[in-house]
Amino acid sequence: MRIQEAAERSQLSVDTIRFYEKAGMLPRIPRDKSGWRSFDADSVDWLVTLERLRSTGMPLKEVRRFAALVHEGAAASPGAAAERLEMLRRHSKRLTKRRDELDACEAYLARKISIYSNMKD
Amino acid sequence: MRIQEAAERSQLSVDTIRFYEKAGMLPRIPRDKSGWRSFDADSVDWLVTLERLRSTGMPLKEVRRFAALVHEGAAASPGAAAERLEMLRRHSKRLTKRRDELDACEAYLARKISIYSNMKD
DNA sequence: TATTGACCTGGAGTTGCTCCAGTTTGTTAC
DNA sequence: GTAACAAACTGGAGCAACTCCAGGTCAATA
Repeated sequence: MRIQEAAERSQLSVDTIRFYEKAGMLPRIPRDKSGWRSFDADSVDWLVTLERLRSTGMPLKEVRRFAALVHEGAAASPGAAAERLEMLRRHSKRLTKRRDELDACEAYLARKISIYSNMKD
Repeated sequence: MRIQEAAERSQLSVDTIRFYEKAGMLPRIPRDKSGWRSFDADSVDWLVTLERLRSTGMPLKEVRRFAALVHEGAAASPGAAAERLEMLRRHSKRLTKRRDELDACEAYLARKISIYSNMKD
């Protein structure tokens, strides 16, 4: 499939996908005879993964490292699997922090919304 | 109190606080005789609010508008209270979206972590 | 009074996109 | 077959939201 469809399926923008490719976060994306990127199911799955990691705050640098570990083969370097696991665990902690921020803000909003709602007199 | 203490209490950085002031997101912060910013309990409360809104993704532009509504007096413009309420509701929806992203990522991480954990053979 | 540290300002640098101009290629309509 | 329009390409500028730095003032301590 072409870039637009990949964008729709991954919830990323076309520009973002091209940017990620330039930034070395994608596996090699082949081109068709006229030079257009051609995405298969696997590369779209990877885009979905990227969207998840990024939208929850994993820094690009880290995503890039993770991509390298995933795509340049686990076999390539010993300890790659361990590092990948550690990165996932680290990100998991970030999620916890984000959830706390969400909870704090939600409590704040609920309080304020109820105050302001009762203020419309 | 001085800027560093305000930073510690609000979880913002000193630089970010100065940036927010320049960006018109703070109420007027008075200076002491030697030109240093002097924060009171109220301004720290506001910094805490800013930290909550920003860390959960309210855009600066919107925060600035919210700050204006809160600090330039509700009495100033009629409908200010209504607008404030609407902004809080809009942000509340953003929180829902963010929570969904968090959930999706958490599921992904849990799956991968369990796979990779069982892979250390 | 000399040093150390917190503060100041203005401005440059960074991250992570997003948009734009100019060009080529695919598709549909005549 | 060609005109017109959409979708793709590249390189680079622009933008949001910080973050860092240089160069200088002020103050607490020894």
